[in-house]
Amino acid sequence: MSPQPPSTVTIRDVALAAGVHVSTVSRALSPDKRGLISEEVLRVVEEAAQRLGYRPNRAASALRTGRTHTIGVLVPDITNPVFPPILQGVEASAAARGYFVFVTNVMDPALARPVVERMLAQQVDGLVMAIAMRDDPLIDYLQKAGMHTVLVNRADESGRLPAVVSDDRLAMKLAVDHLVAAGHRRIAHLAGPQNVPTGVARRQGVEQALRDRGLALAAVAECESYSREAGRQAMAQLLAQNERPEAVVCCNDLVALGAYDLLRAQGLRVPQDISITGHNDMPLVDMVDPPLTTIRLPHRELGWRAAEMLFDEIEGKSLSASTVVLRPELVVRASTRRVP
Amino acid sequence: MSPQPPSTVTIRDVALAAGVHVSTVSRALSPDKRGLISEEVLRVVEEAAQRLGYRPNRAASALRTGRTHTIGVLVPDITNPVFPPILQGVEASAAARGYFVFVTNVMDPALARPVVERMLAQQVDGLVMAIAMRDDPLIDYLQKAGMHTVLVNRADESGRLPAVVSDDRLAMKLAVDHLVAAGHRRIAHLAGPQNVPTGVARRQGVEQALRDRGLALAAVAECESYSREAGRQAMAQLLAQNERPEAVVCCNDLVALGAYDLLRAQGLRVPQDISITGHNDMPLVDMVDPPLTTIRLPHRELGWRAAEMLFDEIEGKSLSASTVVLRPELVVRASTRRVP
DNA sequence: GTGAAAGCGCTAACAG
DNA sequence: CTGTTAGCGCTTTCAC
Repeated sequence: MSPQPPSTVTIRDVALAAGVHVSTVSRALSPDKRGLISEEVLRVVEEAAQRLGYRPNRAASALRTGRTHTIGVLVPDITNPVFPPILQGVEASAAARGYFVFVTNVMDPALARPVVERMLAQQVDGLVMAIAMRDDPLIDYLQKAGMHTVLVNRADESGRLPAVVSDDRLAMKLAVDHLVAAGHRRIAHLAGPQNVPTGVARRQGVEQALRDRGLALAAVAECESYSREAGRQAMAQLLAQNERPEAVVCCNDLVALGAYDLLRAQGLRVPQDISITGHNDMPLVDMVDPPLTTIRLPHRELGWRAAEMLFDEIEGKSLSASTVVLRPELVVRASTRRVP
Repeated sequence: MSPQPPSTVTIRDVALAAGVHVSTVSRALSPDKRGLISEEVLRVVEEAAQRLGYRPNRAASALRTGRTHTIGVLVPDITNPVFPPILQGVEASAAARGYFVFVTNVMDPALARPVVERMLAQQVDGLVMAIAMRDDPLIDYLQKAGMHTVLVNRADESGRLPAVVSDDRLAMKLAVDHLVAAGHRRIAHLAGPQNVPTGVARRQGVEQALRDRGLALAAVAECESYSREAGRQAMAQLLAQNERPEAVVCCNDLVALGAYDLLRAQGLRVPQDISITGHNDMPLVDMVDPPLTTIRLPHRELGWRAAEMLFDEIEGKSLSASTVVLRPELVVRASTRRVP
């Protein structure tokens, strides 16, 4: 018994069919107000709504209440495998709580502002942002606009907005400790873009972990983006510098794979000639040659938690923790060797 | 000079500031109606709107016009690397035309109906569906509901709805011809789920291509989903059947990788003991061991075209071609060998 | 070329 | 517990 698909049946039609006033229908169909309605009427209304295939018009209720039950998500690049699981987490939470999610790709940070403007016009109830830059003016803008926002993956260093992130410093410490324990000493870093919070946090994490072991960073090269091509280029730079490192901690998997590309082109073998670590444990890095030692993140949970925080805030349910830091873990595979 | 972020400035505020009536403001700010307004007034209104940071409330205009400038996209699983580029294409088109895109993961086909119901309630202007099943009743439902819909990736075999797809039969022909040209004769197929249009089309494509060469399908096993694990299981089944095939055409890359997994576990080498082909050319299959011979699809264009068709239909701009078929191409790598 | 007025469908006071 | 009333912000006749 599925309801009629077609037509536009409004609350008035239901009211007429049920022989009650529209406001009664509205109440009867509202989860928190249905307590005010008699059993009797409740039944009649629900039956009528069901029979007519009534679906409350969200645009109308949005206009009246100012709440659209929609949120926006801004990601830098959906094709980067880090984001789909985050999105999935966000969407799972949203679906469970009756929200829809606008997904937008913001490949160029300069385009973020217009996207946000459109989101505001669209009356979204909140935003999940995965594109924060360091000292991003967009964050001030969002706060002034009173838009509920939760950052994900990248936190704002000055803590202006709540965020759900992975512990980048710990991640790098895990990688460094693994390499040091395997006997490596000359350890270099392929750093992420230093205008992005994760880029600096990971670099600092590498440096700190090394210091803790009484070592210094052997060399470093900055990638201009978190991409395979950028990794290739940065690796070339690294190799052009003085002595070749024994191991390279990369800011992420794509960059590590770019390093693979360059090393192969130069006839160098991983891990015999050089050990490599990544970050993210994206799909298939267990199948590349050699399988990549990397850091696994709870991506889906990142998205889920960020969304939950956002909905709680939207619904005034709680003043949630300002920043949630999730724990990454090391996954040892075959791109790192133990020195004899 | 950026407009004020805060507050809720309405069309009335602009009208007041500009000293004109709200309807005049509405007209002045509407791209097609601004011709009706004098130069003079146009300037004044635009200046006022700019100064006050006016952003038309989409919920209000949606209620009035019935158009929300939003569409929904239904994908089976965002973490499947096929979909992000499709989504990106959809979103690029949407952004260019002033629409937002609701993205939903519909992992279980049984959940499609409720999602669609919510989309209808949300008043989306149209749908891009990547989750059509064979003889899907959802398609009838959408038509009866009068929802503008374009299918992508998977077409409806009875052509009830417009679709943008890749030529699955050609794709399989490319793979088969490549294997036959390389000297293979005993060719098997790891088929996709037969309740999904692509699953049957690809299987038929393999069979037809083989027939064209005067060969018969050596063996076939059906995967219960397009996943690595399903590929592993199906490959096990295939091997359990009589004589081992020389080559296996897989319904997609993930399945091919699952086949890799099983083969490796059994001590069989690709391509020395068996050649493997995939479909999709998803990221990183050029880096797995061995690099996968596969079929490349114009995924982004698939999404873009589907969205463009949808918007044209929504805006009554054209009665676009009912089905657009894009051309896949063969990418030869190292998972297929030439028999001596 | 511009103003006046009505109303999209719904919810939230306010009465009763 | 239920009905009445008003109005969210915008677009669109219909007048002038």
